[in-house]
Amino acid sequence: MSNKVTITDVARKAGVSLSTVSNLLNGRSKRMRPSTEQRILEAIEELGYTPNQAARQLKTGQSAIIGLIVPSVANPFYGIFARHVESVALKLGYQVLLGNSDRDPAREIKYAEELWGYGVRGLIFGSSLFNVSHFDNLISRGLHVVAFERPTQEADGTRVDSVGIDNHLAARLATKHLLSLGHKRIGFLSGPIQTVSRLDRLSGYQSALRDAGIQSDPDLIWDVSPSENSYGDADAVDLGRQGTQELLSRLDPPTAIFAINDMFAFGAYAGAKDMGLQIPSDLSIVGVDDITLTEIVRPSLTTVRQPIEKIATMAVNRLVARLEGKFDEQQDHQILPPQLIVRSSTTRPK
Amino acid sequence: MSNKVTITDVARKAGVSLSTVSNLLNGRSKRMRPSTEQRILEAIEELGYTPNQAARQLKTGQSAIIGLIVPSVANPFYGIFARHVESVALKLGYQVLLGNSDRDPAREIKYAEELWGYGVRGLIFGSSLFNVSHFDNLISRGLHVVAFERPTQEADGTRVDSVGIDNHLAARLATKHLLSLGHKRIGFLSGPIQTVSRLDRLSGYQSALRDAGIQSDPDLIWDVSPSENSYGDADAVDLGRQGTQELLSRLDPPTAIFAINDMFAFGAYAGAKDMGLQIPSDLSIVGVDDITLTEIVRPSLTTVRQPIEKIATMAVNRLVARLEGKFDEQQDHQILPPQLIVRSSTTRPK
DNA sequence: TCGATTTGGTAAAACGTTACACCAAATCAA
DNA sequence: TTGATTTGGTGTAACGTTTTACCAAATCGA
Repeated sequence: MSNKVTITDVARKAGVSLSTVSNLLNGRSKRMRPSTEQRILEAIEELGYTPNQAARQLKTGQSAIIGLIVPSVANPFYGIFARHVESVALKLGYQVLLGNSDRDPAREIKYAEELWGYGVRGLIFGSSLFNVSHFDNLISRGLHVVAFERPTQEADGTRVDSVGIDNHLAARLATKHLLSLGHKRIGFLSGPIQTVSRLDRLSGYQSALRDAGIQSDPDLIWDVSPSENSYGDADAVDLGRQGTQELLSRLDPPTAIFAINDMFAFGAYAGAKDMGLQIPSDLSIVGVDDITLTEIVRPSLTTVRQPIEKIATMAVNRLVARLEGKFDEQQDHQILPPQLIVRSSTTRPK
Repeated sequence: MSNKVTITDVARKAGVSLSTVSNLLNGRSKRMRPSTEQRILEAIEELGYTPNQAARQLKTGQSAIIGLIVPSVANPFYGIFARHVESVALKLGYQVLLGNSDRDPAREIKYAEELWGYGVRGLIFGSSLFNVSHFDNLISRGLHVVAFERPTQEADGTRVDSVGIDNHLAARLATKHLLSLGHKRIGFLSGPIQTVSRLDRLSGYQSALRDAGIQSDPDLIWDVSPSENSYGDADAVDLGRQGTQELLSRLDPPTAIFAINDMFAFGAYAGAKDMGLQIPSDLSIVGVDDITLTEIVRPSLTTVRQPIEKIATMAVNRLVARLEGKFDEQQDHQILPPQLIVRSSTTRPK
């Protein structure tokens, strides 16, 4: 078995030109005798020929790879998301090149440019920073972008699609659930807040409080500055723990906490235990995402579900439709409803 | 800004031939005037040139991509591992193409062949199936493989390197810890057992029992057949829960459980609670991996730590050394010691 | 029968880069 | 001064594929 089997080898074996082999491989076999087609297919199988993607890419200018940039697959939410993206993409004939950015714009653009060099012309992107102008150059060259963690912003121009949940509503659902249980002192626990999705969640939290005639109290809001370009995606549990300890050490501590995502909520579990409190009897906790383990931890976590698989599926389908020229409409913006999942981490305050 | 900037554009702008630009880019600039080098670097920056990787790959026969095949990044162990692999690989100038295989050999070989088509010549591989002969064809063509979840097997031939922990010892540590607490009825909880690492762990469990003069009881061992080529990597928590319920429903149930990994252990937590038992007072539980959350769940999980970051680093370094011809020795096999981490999920039996 | 159309192919240029062979001019050493 | 060596480049073939233009033979229709 030779190291290299090229289209020329196949052609020679089948007794046709290499153009004929290429025609068969690329859907131009209408003008081909069945016997010719058969000979070629047999030669392909016998020789174990697979096309050299680099040669394809060089000629066509693009490759069957899409890029996926997430903050960190070490966070289960993104690991699960990446898994679904890959699954859908493979069914559509695309490989996925994954990048972990920790929401650092410099890393994001470096990835995007490297991916461009590999012929990647479509990118699924989830960091929810405000400004994606670092992608403008690549977008103007033809890069297609689908953002999944934040709705498209005005500043994005007309060339970024998005799929995601209504983060404002997610936070409203969580906060209203706590209010309906009778909580008046509701903490908001977050990592660095300067991302679109997190600010939308803060806004939803505050709007639900306002609706209930409660003034938002800064002492009930915990977030930290980004440290070394880290938004807390890789150390969410530790941050959640620390933030909960600090909230509970304040003068008029919360009786409930809305955590920015499930990993922060798990950290809140630990923080509360560290402070000698029981969940939910002393402190109710709500998260966002509904990742694996929310049902298993004790008490099981009340959370707001993101339909991860559906978001991934929609993002991939949108991107591939753009790449294959099957979707030429203006910027597309799909918002899915979040869903409150009440489990055992919330109860009435004492 | 034009869509395409090629080496020819850079050469024209710098007033040199394209060979000169290539020489600079590829470390052959000894014979170059500093002023020529400067002109070229300025042209590269002004034009925003990045090399077309497909063209490079076509000419060189390889690309700066390594493949990583794991069962599923939806499982945090592999998500964390993938994250570390990427981090190290990027520092060495390589991108990572990730594939999720669910340990299905057909999927594994399909991935490997597709990766080959993208110029991937090195693969980090973690599924711990016995037989990797499906890679033989690619290996004989020059593919380098580093396995990270199982030691190299006889049948692998001489061309598969490996990095990982001593799984036999990991299980011995866990089981001896439980024995030292006084447990005599120790369950073994696993998904489908026909992988090298899982059988090694079973063997370690059984050997520790033998050392303590205890006969291994089949009624204390729970595993299931692979279903639809699934080894339980994506649904470990559910399987762990189910398996624990079944073990606890038997005639002479265990007072302690050694779970094949932490996700199964978390499932065991749920299963025990389902059966009305308290952990650890009614049932002690030990896992393997020490993933994120083992310290946070309550009770915090006693587990056997895999040094994930170190394994990832060693695997990448070995693979890159092979790819760059800096390591020509025979098959390399690095075993790292596991470490027992005692937390709160284990105590003496009632 | 003859011109138009269809069938079933083929040849060749191009994609962007690498690396080898080569060259002219300058420098060095005898 | 002459031959050898070094410097600082350059030209070009090749990588494997795609796609376009083209062609000869067969078929069709008047």
